[in-house]
Amino acid sequence: METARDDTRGRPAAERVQRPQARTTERREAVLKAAMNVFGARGYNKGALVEVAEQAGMTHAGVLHHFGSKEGLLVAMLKYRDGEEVAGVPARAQTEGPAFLQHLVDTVEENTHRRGVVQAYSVLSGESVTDGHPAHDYFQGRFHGLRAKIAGVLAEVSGSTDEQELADAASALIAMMDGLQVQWLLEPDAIDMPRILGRTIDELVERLRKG
Amino acid sequence: METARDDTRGRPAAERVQRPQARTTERREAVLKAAMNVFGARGYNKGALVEVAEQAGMTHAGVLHHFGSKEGLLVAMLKYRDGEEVAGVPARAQTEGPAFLQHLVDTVEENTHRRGVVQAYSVLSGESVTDGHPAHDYFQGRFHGLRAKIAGVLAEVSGSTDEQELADAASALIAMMDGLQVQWLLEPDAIDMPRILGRTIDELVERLRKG
DNA sequence: TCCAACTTACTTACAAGTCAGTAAGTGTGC
DNA sequence: GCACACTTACTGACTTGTAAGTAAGTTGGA
Repeated sequence: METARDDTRGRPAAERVQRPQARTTERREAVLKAAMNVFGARGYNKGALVEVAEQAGMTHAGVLHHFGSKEGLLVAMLKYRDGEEVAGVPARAQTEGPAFLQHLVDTVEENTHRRGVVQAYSVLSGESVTDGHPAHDYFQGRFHGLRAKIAGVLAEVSGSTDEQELADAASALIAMMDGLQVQWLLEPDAIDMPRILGRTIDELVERLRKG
Repeated sequence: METARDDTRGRPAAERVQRPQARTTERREAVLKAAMNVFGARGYNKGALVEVAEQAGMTHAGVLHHFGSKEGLLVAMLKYRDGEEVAGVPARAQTEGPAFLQHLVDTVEENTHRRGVVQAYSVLSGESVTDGHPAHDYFQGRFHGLRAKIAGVLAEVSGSTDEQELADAASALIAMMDGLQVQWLLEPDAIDMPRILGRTIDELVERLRKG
């Protein structure tokens, strides 16, 4: 028992919280939400820990106590965001078939009321292609997984077995959703994201059925 | 004649170069190319003037002499990039009808051999949605213009007169191109940009013809 | 044609600020 | 009583931007 506790010696609290106190989880959540705001509004590079800390009601050293480093905070935030989505609506990975495609449109519709979330996603995915960016692996994995998932659903819905065409269609669909977000952020009135996405999905499925 | 020269008094060299010396243009170009590299690799916020200057063979103060501020450099770089494109291939604004759609596919094909350019575009367009980003206006204008241009060409090619559908199709096409670039940068072997774009355009035109 | 007056294109040095991260200490809940 | 959840205080690395100086280039006029 003593030995089990021993291996926390010298470790930063961020690495693994062994015996968190009662309100620790909600304090960490406050920080993660603040990070969404700040990194969303300013990007990861320009977003300062001091501002994150301020919004969470502590000092920047307090934030580092929880997450070890700025990079650690970003990674935790990205994971938290995924978990939150899953909690909010039926988990993505569990939705199947046509329902999943509808789920995509619903999510996009919801996003038009959550500008901050969209902005954070757009800024960070753009930044993630820079050299050694801490979110690089996250977005690489995300795209990879999402592509496989969508290709699978499209196969199921359309009956197509053309692997390459399915993969291309999945990539194109994801690309369109992401690209529309940037245009929408810059000129909200000019872009109706759910309408465009919905129509594109319909056409896509119809085309795959025929081919 | 004296009065015409007089109004340069006290102005920073960056604001307007009145009587540039022989090699000034090529020195400025060297800086702009360096800026493409640095801002492309690290983003605008993390990209430092010192590194840009180093690559152009001068000090960071020399860069500021030419462009006044870091922001000024970015804006100049974006304009320079547009001009370069126009010089390289038949100017976008002058290409008409179906040729323009082929031109889009050609450009995307070329881009697969110019990773740096694509990376700079992706990073900066992502960053541009943050609060008060100096490239905000540039990208807003770019999307606005490109949307109008593509919608016009699609109308011409397909014979459709449904303004909303044409605008939506244009937005979707641009979104797809931009989104594919990010995915391609993260996983080049998984994404064949020209193939996906070419196929999408074909389907799009066919659909607009019918509708 | 040559020269003085001026501008351009930089450099070096510095100012002023911001930032992430660390070390050491404090109080509080378990 | 001790680990946890912080704070305060500080460091050092980087930032952009400015000021002042210098060498080279340009131009108008004698």
